[in-house]
Amino acid sequence: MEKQYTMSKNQKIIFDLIDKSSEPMKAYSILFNVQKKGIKAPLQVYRALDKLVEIGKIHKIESRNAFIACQNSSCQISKATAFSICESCENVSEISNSKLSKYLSNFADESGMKYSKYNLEFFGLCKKCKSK
Amino acid sequence: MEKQYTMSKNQKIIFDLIDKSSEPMKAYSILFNVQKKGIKAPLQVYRALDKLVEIGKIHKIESRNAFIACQNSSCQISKATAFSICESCENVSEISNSKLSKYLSNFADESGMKYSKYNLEFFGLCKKCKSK
DNA sequence: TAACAGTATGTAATAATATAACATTTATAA
DNA sequence: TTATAAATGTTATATTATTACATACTGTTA
Ligand SMILES: [Zn+2]
Ligand SMILES: [Zn+2]
Ligand SMILES: [Zn+2]
Ligand SMILES: [Zn+2]
Repeated sequence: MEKQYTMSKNQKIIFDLIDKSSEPMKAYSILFNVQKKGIKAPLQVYRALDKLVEIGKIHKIESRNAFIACQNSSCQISKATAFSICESCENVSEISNSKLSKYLSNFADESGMKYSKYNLEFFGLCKKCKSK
Repeated sequence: MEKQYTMSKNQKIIFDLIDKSSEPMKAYSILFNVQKKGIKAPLQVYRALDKLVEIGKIHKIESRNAFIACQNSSCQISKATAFSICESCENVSEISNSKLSKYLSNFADESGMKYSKYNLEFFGLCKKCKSK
């Protein structure tokens, strides 16, 4: 039985907002949306985001400086993340493909470096945008 | 015979600086370093960086907001990039592994999305930092 | 050559993203 | 209970990136 992390008040507010969003959210847009709930300063947002990323409830889309909720319940600690990003509509979704994650988690080259984490972002056109 | 791109004055100054650097460089550090050469404003730096990224002479390390020169001469247009990043010393190097790039370039899943580009960042400890 | 289009430059102002520093409070556990 | 870690509140500031507008350079073609 694994002990499960309990989100704090601010973490919960911010997670719920991101989780309900259909698109990646940026920090200051989050801030704007939670001001009515008493979260007034950027730092409060960034602290919650940091923690949520750390525990794998959300992921940062590095190329967009934006955050999405983890779609992959097994991704408790986010050490292996992959996303597809539509360059037209900016839709982002988390890729959950066990072959891919196995391949990347086992990847090793001649550098002598042991990789403990990766982040992969694919870019292209989504189905919808392709057919336009 | 392929026509080769000729870098402009500012592009050349900034590329040379990044190319000589042993570590990824951030935009404002670049700005500081080229001020004696007459490049005085952030926008001049960002414009050159944008173009250099576009033509594949440099790459942006998204998780670090920093730029490195392409190590892989074949990477003329940067649509397939992979890096290893040491989380201790922040050393970054470009991975050039044909199996990996083939695997990722051909990756397709059920999403119906055609990927035209990817960026992969591996994290871990480099040889040197591991043995400390 | 002259006119044009495309690319690059210069400059100022400002927007967007993220962190430092410090004081206080709340939760967890020995 | 007392100590420790984690979270919060607040102000100020640092860092990263873009908008807007004016000008200049480069190569092409009428
Ligand atoms: Zn996930
Ligand atoms: Zn799309
Ligand atoms: Zn490259
Ligand atoms: Zn290292």
